[in-house]
Amino acid sequence: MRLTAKSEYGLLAVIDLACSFGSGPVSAREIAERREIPPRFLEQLFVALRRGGVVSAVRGARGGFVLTRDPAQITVLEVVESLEGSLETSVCDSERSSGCARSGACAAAPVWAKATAALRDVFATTSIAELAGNQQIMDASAPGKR
Amino acid sequence: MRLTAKSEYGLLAVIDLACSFGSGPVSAREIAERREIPPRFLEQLFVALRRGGVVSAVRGARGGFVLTRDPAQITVLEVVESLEGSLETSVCDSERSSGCARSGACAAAPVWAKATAALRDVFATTSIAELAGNQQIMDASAPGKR
DNA sequence: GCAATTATTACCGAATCAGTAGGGATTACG
DNA sequence: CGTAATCCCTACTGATTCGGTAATAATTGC
Repeated sequence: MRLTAKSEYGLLAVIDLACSFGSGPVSAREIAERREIPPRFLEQLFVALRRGGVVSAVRGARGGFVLTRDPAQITVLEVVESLEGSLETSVCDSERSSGCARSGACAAAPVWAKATAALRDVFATTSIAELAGNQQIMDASAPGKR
Repeated sequence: MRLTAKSEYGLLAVIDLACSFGSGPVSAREIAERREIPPRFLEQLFVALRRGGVVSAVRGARGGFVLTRDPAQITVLEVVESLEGSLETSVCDSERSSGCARSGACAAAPVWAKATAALRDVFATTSIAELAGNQQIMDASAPGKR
């Protein structure tokens, strides 16, 4: 299991898009400035998010990114898995050495499975809309740039 | 958040100790052979487990390691945190850049906090005794070396 | 004393992380 | 039509971590 800066930055970017949902595309550069994310790094994250079906891109001048669905229909799980890969295959790497090399006969397996399930549950039941709500409250009471 | 081979190997080793709980110390070499863990690597893990208060060492010939308490009183959380460090400080690394550099004002923070709490809960409510039960069933129905 | 065992420290190759860089393709706008 | 803005793709890089090895010292049972 790994949660890296990709998830952190990527989720913030998706939240930002949710705040502008319905107002046309937002450029990666704009989000990078507003959320203080390294711009070239963010570009890469958007590529992954597009491939994961979370955002779609509008190319050319005045282009940018748009969420593919209503923020309430997008879960944190989709964002995290687009950026980091599947959670299942990454706890205790049950994939890599073809099932811990103890495949099936690993006494610890049940607890790793429960851990993955718990994480998936948290991420799957949290929508982007929910987090965007937090963001708008914070943006309102901040030295706002928006 | 990170779960690496340390946790996998370390948990298996602690489970092995639980299976022999009450019969004196078990050497790292013996466990390494039985559970197919690289022996020198396992030695390092035992150092961390000792510092975490999970095992105590008996030095010298016929020495080895013993659980500090009854397996039912030791949780997976203790083992994992001894080996990987605190779970809290490792989801989205809320420690490193002094709180995401957005400290307090991070719209994504609640979901990371929930994720950590969910993981902690799974690990804190699973005892070593529970997993040792699995192990003994598997050892019984295997081409046993024990 | 000797053999078995843990303790400590250092080291190493490979992979991953967190970005950076350079160029190309596409499109709005004047 | 030209140009600037924007996304797209590939490659590169320095730092860190991972997974593990090695050498050596300290401790203890026999």
